[in-house]
Amino acid sequence: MQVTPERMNLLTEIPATSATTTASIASHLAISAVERDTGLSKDVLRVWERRYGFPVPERDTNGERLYPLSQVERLRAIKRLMDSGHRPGKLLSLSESELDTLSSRQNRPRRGDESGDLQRQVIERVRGHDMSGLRQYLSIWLMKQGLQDFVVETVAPLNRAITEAWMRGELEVFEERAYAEQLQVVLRSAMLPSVNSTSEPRFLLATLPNEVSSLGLLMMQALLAPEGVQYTSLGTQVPIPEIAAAAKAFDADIVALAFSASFSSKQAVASLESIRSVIPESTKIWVGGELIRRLRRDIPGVTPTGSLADMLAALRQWRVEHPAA
Amino acid sequence: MQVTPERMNLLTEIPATSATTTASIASHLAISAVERDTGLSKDVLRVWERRYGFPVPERDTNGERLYPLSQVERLRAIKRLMDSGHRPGKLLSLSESELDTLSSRQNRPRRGDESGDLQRQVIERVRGHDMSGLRQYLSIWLMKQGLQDFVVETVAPLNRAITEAWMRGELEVFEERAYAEQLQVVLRSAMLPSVNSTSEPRFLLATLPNEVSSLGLLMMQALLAPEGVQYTSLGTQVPIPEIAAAAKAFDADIVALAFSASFSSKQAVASLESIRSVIPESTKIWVGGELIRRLRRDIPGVTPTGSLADMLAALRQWRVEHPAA
DNA sequence: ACATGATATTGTCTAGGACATGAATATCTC
DNA sequence: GAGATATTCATGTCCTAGACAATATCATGT
Repeated sequence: MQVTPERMNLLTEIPATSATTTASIASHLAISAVERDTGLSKDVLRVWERRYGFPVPERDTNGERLYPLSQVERLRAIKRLMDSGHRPGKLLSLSESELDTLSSRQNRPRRGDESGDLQRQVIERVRGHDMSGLRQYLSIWLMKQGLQDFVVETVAPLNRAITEAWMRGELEVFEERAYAEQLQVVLRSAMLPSVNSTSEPRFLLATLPNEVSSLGLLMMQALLAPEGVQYTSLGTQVPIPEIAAAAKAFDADIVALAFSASFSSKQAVASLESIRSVIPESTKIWVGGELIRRLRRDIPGVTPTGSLADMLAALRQWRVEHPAA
Repeated sequence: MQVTPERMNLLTEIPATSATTTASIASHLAISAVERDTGLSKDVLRVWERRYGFPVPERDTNGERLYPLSQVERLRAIKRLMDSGHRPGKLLSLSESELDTLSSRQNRPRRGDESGDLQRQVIERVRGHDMSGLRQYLSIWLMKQGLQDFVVETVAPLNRAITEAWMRGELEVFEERAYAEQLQVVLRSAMLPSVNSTSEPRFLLATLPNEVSSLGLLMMQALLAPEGVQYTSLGTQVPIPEIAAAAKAFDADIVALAFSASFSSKQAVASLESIRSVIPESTKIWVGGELIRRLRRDIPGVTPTGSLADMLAALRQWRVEHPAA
C-alpha cells in the first residue's frame, strides 16, 4: 500500500478554523479522528507509541497528539493486516517496504478467471462512478444466477475483490461505499418477493454493537430469503440483552449473527458465550462473516458458518433434524 | 422512566464465564459495556463520577468499575434528556423521581388526534411482534398518501411516537429496531421505481462517522426519490475527506447530511465547518435530522433543514435558482 | 507427537491533573 | 432598561504511567 500524494490528498482532514476535537490542522489528525478512521482505540494508539515506538505523532502547543497522514495511512494498513490474522508486535516492527510486501501478498490472485472478468467490469463501473450502470450490471448477473448463487458465487468474491482493489489503491473508500450501497439496493429488491415467507425455521438476524459493516447481515438475509424461511432482522449494533429478548419474543429457532473481519475476536468470543448462556439450548446460534476464519477455539453451542455455502448446508441440515410438525 | 423489574431483566447482561471486557457478572456491566449501551464515553463516565458523584459503580476484585443495571438505566435516561437539550449538570443532581417527571414531560401530547390512531395501530403491531402485519399496514398508508406525504406526515411523527413509547417503557429496544427494519423495507421498495432518475439536481447523501442511526438518511432519500433527482448515497459513517472526494467525483450539486439527536452538536459544527471549507462554494451543503433543533449558531454556507418539509421547500427553491441549462 | 507449564504479548482499566471551548452570568455603557 | 462585553462556570477530551488478565507462543517433559 504505497502512499501516493494524490491518495493522501483525498484523505486530508480539513483545516478547521476552530475545531480541535474532530479535525485538526490540514495534514494532521487528532487522536479522536485517528480512532474514528482506523478503528484503533485511543488507548491502543497510546500504548503502541509507548511500547513499540510507533506511531510517533507530533504534538500541538497543548501537548496533544497530532498524527501525520502518512502514519494514519500506515496504521490503517496495519489494522487491515491484523484483521486478517497478523499480530501487532510483528507488524509494528516492520519497515514501510516490508509492510507493503505483506499487504500485496495478502491479495492472493483469484484462482478461476471466469469471475475475473465480472470483477473487472464491476470495478471499472465503480471507478467511473457509473452507479446506475453498476446496478444494471449487477441486476443482470442476479437474474442470470438467481439470488442465492449470485450471493455465494458472485457477491462474496466480488466484495473481496473490491476490498483488495481498495488496498492496492485502485479504489477510494467512498467508491467502495457507493458500491456497497448499490449492491444493497439490488439485493433488497431481489428479496422483496419472499418478504412474507412462513416456512420453518424462524430466523432472527442481527449484528452486535461495535460492528460497522451491514453488508454481511444483508448477504445472510439474501441467502435465507429464497429458502422461504421466516426471518426478522434487528439490523446492526444490537445490544446482547436485546438480542436475547428478541429471540424469545419472536420465538426464533435460530439466531444468526454476522461479524466482519474488523470485529475484535476477543470481544466476539465473550459476546457469543454471553448470548449462548441467556437463550435456551433449543434456540441455535449461527455465526457468519469474515471474522470466523480468525476464531481459534470453538464456542460450545455456537455454530460457525465459515462461508455462506456452509450456512445453506447448515440450514438443510436443520430441516432434516426438524421435520415439519 | 420507572425501572420495573421486568424491564431490568430484559436489559441484563449475562454471566460470562470468563469475559471481562464486554459483559460481566449477571446484574452489572463493565465500563466498556456501559459505553456501548449508553453512548457515553469512558472518560465521561469517569469524570462524572469524580465531579457529580454519579454514577457510583461498584468495583470488582480488580478495582474495575461495575455498573449496576439500575444506574445504566438511569444513565440512558439522562443521555436521552441531554439529546433533547438538557444539560448534564442539572440532570445529574436530580433525584430519580425528578428525572422521571422530566422524562414524561418530554413526551408532549400529539396535537391532532388523526395521527393518533395510526400510531396506536402501529405500536400495537410492534408490541405484538407482528412484523408482516406492520409492513402491510405501513404499505397501505404509503399507497394512500404517496411516498413523500407518507414520509413527512406519517413516518416522521411515527418515529417520534415510537421513541416516546420506548421512553415510557412501552416498547423494548429490540422492538424499536424491528420496527425500523420493517420501515426500511417498506421505504426502499417504494423508492425502487425512481432509482434511475436523471433530473437535476444531483445529490450526494451520507452521514458522518459516529452517527448510529441510518433512518434519517433513508427518509431523506425517500423524500428525494419521487422528485426525480439523481442521488447517490454513501451510507452511514463516511469520513469527511471521503465525502469531499465523493462530492467532486460525482459532481454533486448538493451534499445532504443526516444527523440524529444523539450526535454531539459540538462535533457536528466542527465537522460541518470542516466539510464546508473543502468543497467548492457552488456545491451546497444541506443538513437534516433531529439534531438541527439543538444547533444554536448558523454555520456559514450550510443550509439547515429543520424538518423534512423544509428540505422539500429548499429543493423547490434550488430549482428556481437553477433553471435547467 | 502431544500435553503441560512458563513466558511474552496485548488490550483495557485505573487515577487525577490539565486545558480549551461554550454556556451562563455579571458588569458596563448608552 | 437594553444591549454589548467581560468574567466565571460547566463540560468534554486529552495527558501520563502503572497494573493486570486473557491469550498466544514457546519450551519442556512424557
